[in-house]
Amino acid sequence: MLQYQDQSMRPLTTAHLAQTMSLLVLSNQELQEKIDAELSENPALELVEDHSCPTCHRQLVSKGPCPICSAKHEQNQDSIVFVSPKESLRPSGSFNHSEEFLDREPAAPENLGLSVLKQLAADLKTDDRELAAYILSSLDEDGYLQDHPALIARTNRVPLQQVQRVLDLIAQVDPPGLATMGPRQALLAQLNQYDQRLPSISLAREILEHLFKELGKRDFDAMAKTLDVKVHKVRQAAAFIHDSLNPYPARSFWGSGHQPAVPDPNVYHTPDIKISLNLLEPQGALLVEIFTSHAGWLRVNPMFQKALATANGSQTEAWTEHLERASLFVKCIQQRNNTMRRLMEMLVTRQRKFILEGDRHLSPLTRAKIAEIIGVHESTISRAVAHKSLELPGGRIIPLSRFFDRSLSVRDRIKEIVESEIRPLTDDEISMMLEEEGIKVARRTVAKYRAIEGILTARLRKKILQPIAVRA
DNA sequence: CTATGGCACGGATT
DNA sequence: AATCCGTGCCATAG
Repeated sequence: MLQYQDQSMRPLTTAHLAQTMSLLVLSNQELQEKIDAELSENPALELVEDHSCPTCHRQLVSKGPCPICSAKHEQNQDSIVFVSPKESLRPSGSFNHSEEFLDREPAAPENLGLSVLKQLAADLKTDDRELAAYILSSLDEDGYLQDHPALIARTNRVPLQQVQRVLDLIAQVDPPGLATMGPRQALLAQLNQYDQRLPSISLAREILEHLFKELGKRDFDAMAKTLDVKVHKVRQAAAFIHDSLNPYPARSFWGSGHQPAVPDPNVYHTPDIKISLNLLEPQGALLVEIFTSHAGWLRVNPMFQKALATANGSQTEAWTEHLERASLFVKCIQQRNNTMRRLMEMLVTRQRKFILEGDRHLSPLTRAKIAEIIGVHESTISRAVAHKSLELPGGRIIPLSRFFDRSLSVRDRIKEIVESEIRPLTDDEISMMLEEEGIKVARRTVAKYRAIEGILTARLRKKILQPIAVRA
């Protein structure tokens, strides 16, 4: 589905236009499903095998030297856009080529289990201790429980109830959320350590329980809608989950960095797009991969076309329709890819600082502006931006719409001010500080930003300085 | 009395 | 046309 050489892709018919639009809003995951559906019901459509670079396995949009495998792919000054093959949608372990550029988190040292046991010693009877030791030793690298509790109960010949009790205990102790069934449960267990009566906590719980997928997609608007809550409340809860809880209990305990270098795509959703830095040449072009799930390109099956000539009466009609449908579909996909590509090139060149240096450097840029430059209708850009997630070089996954968050840089600055403050500053003071830096924001607005970032008010900040203590 | 959050209005963006 | 965003005003918690 990747031929970009073809420049004659103007939306000629309204059908074409309509379908292109409907494809554009889809996330890559959804697009893949759509393609699969189309492939299976339309024999005129064909998926041609991979034409990607034999070295780096990336299907290329353009030609020129590839910075990674130095094959010939085209590169514009600031961006190179690739479309990755199948592997890219699988969990991180199968990022074959790019993997060597990522620093993996070191595996958790073995003594994690010991440390936990020590903490539990007081609360455990001797036979519980044995069970705890067994459980701890069977955890995987991330601190998750591999086996079902019932299975553990059986192998140790103890009642399920006892297993459950020990598990609950373990989950409370220092790396909180340890020995749970997965990221979601780990987060929930950690949530238990906070004051359940706070509305923001119960909101966070609700999100984790019912809207985990949506959280991964960072689709705050949808979440707010289904929960019937204000969006900023949801953001606040999400920010809280992100900052104060850790989906990888084992890593939080030993991890030097806060952000895992290799985010688990099952937790925070596989991104649709990934931007990475060529480490060999940090000043050079940014690498943009627009993931697809098919290693190859889509086209109208030429055999089918030939066969049409030999078709008999009743077949001809149906087959012709298939052909037209297939060719339309291919055109639409091309159109979609083309738009996405141009959009990303735009973003990468205009927002390079933001991508590399963080939220504060996001410069104001509206969808309308991009639409104007690229020469498409602004609703096209809106659709292109919607429902897409993007992985930054640092490993952070953000919604593509973040690029158009007008207040992001100011919020980031506020966050920094609060972090480095000596004494809790009031919103008014923060507002004035910002004004000295040339950022004009009303006091009321500072308050709103604080809320979005999940920062407590000045008064509360004074009291709660250290993280919530773990109960013994 | 001061700092903050809620509501609502108008202008910009999508 | 619908939605988002910054802001002012006002009630109220601290």
